[in-house]
Amino acid sequence: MESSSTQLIVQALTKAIVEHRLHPGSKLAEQKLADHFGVSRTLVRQALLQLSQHQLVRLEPARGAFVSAPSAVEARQVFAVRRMLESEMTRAFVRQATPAKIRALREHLAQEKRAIDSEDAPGRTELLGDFHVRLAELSGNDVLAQLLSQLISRCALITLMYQTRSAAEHSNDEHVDIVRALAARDETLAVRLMNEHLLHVEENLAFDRKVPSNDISTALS
Amino acid sequence: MESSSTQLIVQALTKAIVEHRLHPGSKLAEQKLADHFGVSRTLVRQALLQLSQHQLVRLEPARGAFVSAPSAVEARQVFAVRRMLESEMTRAFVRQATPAKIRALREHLAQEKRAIDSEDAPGRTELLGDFHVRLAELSGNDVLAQLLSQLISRCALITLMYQTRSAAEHSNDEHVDIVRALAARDETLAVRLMNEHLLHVEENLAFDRKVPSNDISTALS
DNA sequence: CGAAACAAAAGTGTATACACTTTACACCAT
DNA sequence: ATGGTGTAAAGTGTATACACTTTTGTTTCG
Repeated sequence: MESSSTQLIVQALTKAIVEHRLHPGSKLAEQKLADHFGVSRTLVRQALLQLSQHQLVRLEPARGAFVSAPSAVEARQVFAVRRMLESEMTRAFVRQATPAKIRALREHLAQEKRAIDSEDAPGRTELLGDFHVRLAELSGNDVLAQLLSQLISRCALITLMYQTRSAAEHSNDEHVDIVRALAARDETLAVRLMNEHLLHVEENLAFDRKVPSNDISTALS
Repeated sequence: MESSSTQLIVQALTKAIVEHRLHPGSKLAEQKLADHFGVSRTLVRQALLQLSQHQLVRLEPARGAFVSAPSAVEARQVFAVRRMLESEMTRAFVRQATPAKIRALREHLAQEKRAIDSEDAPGRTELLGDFHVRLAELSGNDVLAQLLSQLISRCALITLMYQTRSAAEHSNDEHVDIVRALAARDETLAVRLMNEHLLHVEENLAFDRKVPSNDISTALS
């Protein structure tokens, strides 16, 4: 059971949603998606069902699928959970940090910097989120990494709209500071910096923004 | 989109898996399930897809669905994540505890006790897990509650096999202690007790147990 | 004009059909 | 007996069909 066709659709839609090519509230009509991907509605439905479990899509009975528009309350709750997980994750990382792991993180920071310098907005948002996923992976807990990966997708859906270039640079700076603390194996400092970082990101949210609906075909072209 | 037929199947299978009426490794043939629930394979597939996302079921391409048999490593990782979330959750709860919330928890403890006294093994396992979900709900973070609910299902799949009556009583005792600390608004103590409680549960795992496969129709009867 | 009522179009929900893969088993050769 | 081979049965993966619901647009009446 389970092909990778479905998975490809999930990934394509996730990317489109997280990068805001598909705006919150947009209708995701099954047949249109099926035509676009060249498959039957069956596979599209499977993908939408999965996305709804990731909270990127909302399913309304007999009405269809829509890109989620997380409420302010929900957004804050997601960030609260991230802080719980990531502060402990940071602690765990410090305790089993190795030079190789630190090097991997530094490599990632360089990537972030390149994306920011080249004005690559979608790429930079993805990489800024990936920093946290990478940290989770390197902390050696796959379950944590997978969970965090989903939470971060939700956050991207929440935040991308508001992340200006300067905010991105700020995030990158904070990532640099965190890695420095990790390299110094300063547990207390690293944990504190991570918490503050997440609070800063959360502070940048402006929940009263309007979100225009968008057409599927243009968004996925 | 999305009916509740599918949801009913998900719940029925979740219950059967978590209560070990369907043993880890058992094959879940689509047509057999479809016949049993009186629906088409379509709905069964949707349910299995969902269960696979909850990690209660493993899907092997072109081979079918099987009840998950989490590895020892995975089990420990799940518990590690639970400790991360639940220690912070406990802290959050204390900070906004009210008499009504404490009363709700005490009520739950009484239910646990009844289930244990009446030798109701499935019920008691469910309630022992629900204690943690209830706490999450009362802490006011729905995102956390939902996440924890899934993690706890995974834990149930992992642990139920080994939870003797005495272990259950032990868990119940620890729950009582935790609630006492919560009622006293002793944050430090409550967090410590919660952490120790989760460690105790994890310690009771015996990963070398054999798990016989089981038939679907007998398990769901 | 504006609102209610109806009809057509579009879209979702479930079942079924069919191609393709895996599994089971009998048959043959060694 | 044993091991390999081929064929039939069973099972999964995807597409399609069809009933039912929602949406949309039009007509009619106030």
